[in-house]
Amino acid sequence: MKLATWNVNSIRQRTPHVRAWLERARPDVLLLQEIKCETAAFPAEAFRDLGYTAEAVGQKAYNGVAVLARRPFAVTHRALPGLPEDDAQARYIEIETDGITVIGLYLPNGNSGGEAGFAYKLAWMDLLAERAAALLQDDRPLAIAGDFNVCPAPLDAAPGALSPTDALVRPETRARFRRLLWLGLTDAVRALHPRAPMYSFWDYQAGAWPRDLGLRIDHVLLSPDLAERLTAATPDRAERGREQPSDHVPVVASWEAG
DNA sequence: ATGCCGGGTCCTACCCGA
Repeated sequence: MKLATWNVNSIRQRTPHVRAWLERARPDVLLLQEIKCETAAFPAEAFRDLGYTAEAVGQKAYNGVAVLARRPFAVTHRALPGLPEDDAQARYIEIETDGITVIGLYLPNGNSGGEAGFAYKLAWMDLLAERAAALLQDDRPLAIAGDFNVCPAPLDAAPGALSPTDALVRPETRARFRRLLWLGLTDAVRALHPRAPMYSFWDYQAGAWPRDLGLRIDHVLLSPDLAERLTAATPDRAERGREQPSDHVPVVASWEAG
């Protein structure tokens, strides 16, 4: 099983990049974030000839997530369970495929909207932990992947790339990410690469890419049964060097069949 | 230096990202 997650920063701008990457990498499942289009406008047909079917959860202009998969899958949730019914932010999709539950998410950044915006991020993370705990009660393997907007530890942010008060590194944010790990989930990239930065994002500004001032904020978390079979987990840095790239690169995790 | 770039949209100056 090869699972990938990629914040594409507008699927309409990045459809050729995604197509080319799918042809090269051939993941079984690709989770997309920041599609920045409404659900009905997602260009599902652009990936069909490559063997992928698509489901999107979108909204106008902001956020938006999607799943591309080569095998049949069923969408089980189109919003994070526990959020208010009137929360219209498109940040969550949950599917079942091949006996595995897969969550694709775009976690709130938490830097806009002042303390209320940060509180929304923390509340979202609390609900995610509740959902993860509930799913881990089942025997079904679980993968949670996406743009978490969290640098879990100092190694995950280039020195000077962020203020210590940034929502991506604040202690309250990191504590909630650790809670996910303490539930029994494994951070796939960090598990296989304990010492290297393994950035997944470089800002468009200030020469962040040529200076390698990156962040590791896109993650794949695996339940114990999947983590035991993990064979590879890495960001695909080459994507950041292409023409008109997203500011994020795909993060890919592979494990052996159970 | 919260602007530098690059998406988006009430079409064009402004919001948002991280």
